[in-house]
Amino acid sequence: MSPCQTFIDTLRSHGFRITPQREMIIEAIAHQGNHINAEDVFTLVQQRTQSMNIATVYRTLDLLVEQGLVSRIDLGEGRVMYATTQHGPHIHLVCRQCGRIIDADQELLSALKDRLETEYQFAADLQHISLLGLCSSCQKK
Amino acid sequence: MSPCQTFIDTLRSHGFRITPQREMIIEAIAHQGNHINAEDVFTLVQQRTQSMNIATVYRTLDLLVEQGLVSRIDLGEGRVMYATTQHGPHIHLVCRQCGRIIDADQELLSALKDRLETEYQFAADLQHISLLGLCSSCQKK
DNA sequence: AATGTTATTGCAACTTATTGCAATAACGAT
DNA sequence: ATCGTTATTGCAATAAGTTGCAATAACATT
Repeated sequence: MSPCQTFIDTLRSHGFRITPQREMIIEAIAHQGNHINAEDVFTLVQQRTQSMNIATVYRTLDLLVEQGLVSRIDLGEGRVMYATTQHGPHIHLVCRQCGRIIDADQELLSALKDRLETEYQFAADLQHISLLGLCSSCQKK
Repeated sequence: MSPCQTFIDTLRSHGFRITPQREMIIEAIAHQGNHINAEDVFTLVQQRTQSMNIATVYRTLDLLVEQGLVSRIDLGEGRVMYATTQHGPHIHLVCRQCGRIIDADQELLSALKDRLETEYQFAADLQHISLLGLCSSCQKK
């Protein structure tokens, strides 16, 4: 089943209505594959129709996150991205210089997660965290 | 030497001018001891004088961060805090429920930092990172 | 101490995300 | 297929941070 259909079915089964606006936003984020921000979702959808408002984009993304279909990835510095949850958990390495985002393996965090639980009784949500730094090419410059 | 004096000397030696506004902002952040956000710096200083503008607070904080005197701590979700760099590097455990911030030992990250360097050639800036999750008391509820 | 240079401030305009509310339209019931 | 309920949208107002620019004032020079 197409991921779009899954999204639509989930929303409908939870009593939400399916509007053309929501369908188009879902398509944009699902087909994008990678991370995408709200502004780009808006731009993508606007190429297909005038009937789209930036407020609707934000509200729909909020809804999708709430329903667990999409992850909100806060890169810090005001940058927020979205990706389908199927995209899988991982660490985002954000280059402070060039803005490049490298996906690193989530497994790197398992030791940290364990220690946070035992030493601080803190249940860290490490599904999608982001770390600022310098990528290899920017280090050379 | 008082931390305020250090800040002032550093700015002056780099050719920046010392204004009453800057002095008051520096005092506010240095005496606060812990993290503080821009809005609270503004409120604190306004109790002493009318001659303060929120734009000046933001610009001065930017300057202090640029000069390495203050760390900007991006807690995600639009929350940004500031602390003197003397406050020392550490991890911020931010409770998603109650907003409490727990300071965890920076040492927890050393293994992660090493692996990011060797496996991804990424020089992560882990001076002040923040992790979202649930604190012990909110887990019980 | 007075003066000139120019960094800094305050104001207002702007940007980006959020919210209240009336108009619209999705969808279950008839 | 039509109708009524009410979730959703679009618009305009709002909130929070940023920026351009003219007025101000810090500080080096005399």
